[in-house]
Amino acid sequence: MSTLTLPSDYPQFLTELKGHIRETQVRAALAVNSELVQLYWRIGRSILQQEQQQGWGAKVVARLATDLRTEFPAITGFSARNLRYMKAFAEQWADEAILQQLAAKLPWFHNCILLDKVKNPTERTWYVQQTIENGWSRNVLAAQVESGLYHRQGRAVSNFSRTLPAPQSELAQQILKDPYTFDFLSLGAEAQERDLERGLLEHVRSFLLELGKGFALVGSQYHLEVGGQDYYLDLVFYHLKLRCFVIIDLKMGEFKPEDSGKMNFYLAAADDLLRHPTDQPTIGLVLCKSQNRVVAEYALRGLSQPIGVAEWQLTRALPAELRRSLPTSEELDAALGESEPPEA
DNA sequence: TATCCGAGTCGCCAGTGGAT
DNA sequence: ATCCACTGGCGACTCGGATA
Repeated sequence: MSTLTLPSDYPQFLTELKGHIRETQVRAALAVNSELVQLYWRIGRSILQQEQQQGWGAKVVARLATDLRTEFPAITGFSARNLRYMKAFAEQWADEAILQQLAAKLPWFHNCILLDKVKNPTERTWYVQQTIENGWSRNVLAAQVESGLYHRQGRAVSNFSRTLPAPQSELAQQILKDPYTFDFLSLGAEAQERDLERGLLEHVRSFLLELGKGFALVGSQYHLEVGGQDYYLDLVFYHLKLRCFVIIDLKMGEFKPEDSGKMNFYLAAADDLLRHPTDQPTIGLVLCKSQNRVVAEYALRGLSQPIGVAEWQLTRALPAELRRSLPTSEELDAALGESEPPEA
């Protein structure tokens, strides 16, 4: 590397930039943490309601833990013990607005400590404020509670000026490293595009089945053989009302013109190999998962002209009887958006 | 590379309270 | 009085990062 004379203000510039990056990291981690804590709160509240209305007890909760862990093996935190924490958490933070403002800003285990050790709501609120304000780690928080800091110097409610932990604080560091948040996103070490794709497909599958608009699953990674070549369709449904097959192809990335060509080919193959003479022409749906959003476009081979790129704007021109029976692009977009990690 | 240390999870157990 | 279900809290265990 050749020597380079840096501008005199470069060090300051770099320092500022690093500060921005760290602060954004904390914001992102906090957003995920907040979602996670709120999810736990909602689970806890649901359990509470079931207990009150249906007389659920610990046995059902234990079973729930087993079932959740079977369904989400990659996410820790669904032990019966943790579900009990969630219930207690929902009980102690009855007000959702206050929860979002305070408790959702602390890592889950900080909240567990407060659940165990601080029974008085005012006192607990004070400790949450102090933790955010001073960036206490879990141990510091536990030590402060045990030493009775609230009784020694508390009571005067803090003005609570800081809403975000300082990036360099221990609290911020813990939120950044919190394995819960990574588990929650299922973005651990093995997180690869294929896993994301599989997860998204699973999401689409259950969304369409739950939609109750007449989708029946024929298969996922459905095998078709055309001219001695093997092809695998991401998802194949049969639509009971429309009496036709619906093929779904998921793309990670922006929509590309060749995707339409490929779908056109799939539609032709499905019409030849799957379609019964009384069935309507097969419908294709391409879901493109770009960086920020999901783009869903329908393809109809039954239209007079072959599919070109222009036809990928078909959603708006979809015949009325089809529109009633198929989820709109917006619905799909919204449903798939739910599986997104929260915005940083 | 081995060891230590701290964070986080969860199992276990004692205490409590309600039902019989 | 006894049993059973439930809760709260402690601490053992695991894992990952830091340090020598």
